[in-house]
Amino acid sequence: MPNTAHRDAILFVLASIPGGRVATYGQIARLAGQPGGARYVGHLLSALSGKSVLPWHRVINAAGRISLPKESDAYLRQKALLSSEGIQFIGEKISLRVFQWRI
DNA sequence: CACCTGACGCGTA
DNA sequence: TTACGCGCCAGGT
Repeated sequence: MPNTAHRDAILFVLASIPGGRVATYGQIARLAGQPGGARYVGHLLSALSGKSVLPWHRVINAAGRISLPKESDAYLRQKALLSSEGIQFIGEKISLRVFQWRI
């Protein structure tokens, strides 16, 4: 059962992702001290859905892709936001250079 | 309690 | 490279 501390830890890590960089759901969960909680991160993000100042768009899956339906508006918004931060796409995938950052 | 559903991850084929 | 299976976690029926 995640309490507010678990949630806050994840949101803190999310807020610490620098512009121009991205992190995966799994990385965020691990950095928040919750290995294996990748799905929980996604769950929180879907709840935030826009109305937050947090950089939700800097979160992608381990395959280097946006975890939203390719034809959805949300997908296009996220891709546009990432592009505006200088993140390069190779087709649907994001170049590996922007993965893995240090706290 | 039993199932089902997700913005997930990883090993295998 | 794509496709599955299985494990993972939280919430909703």
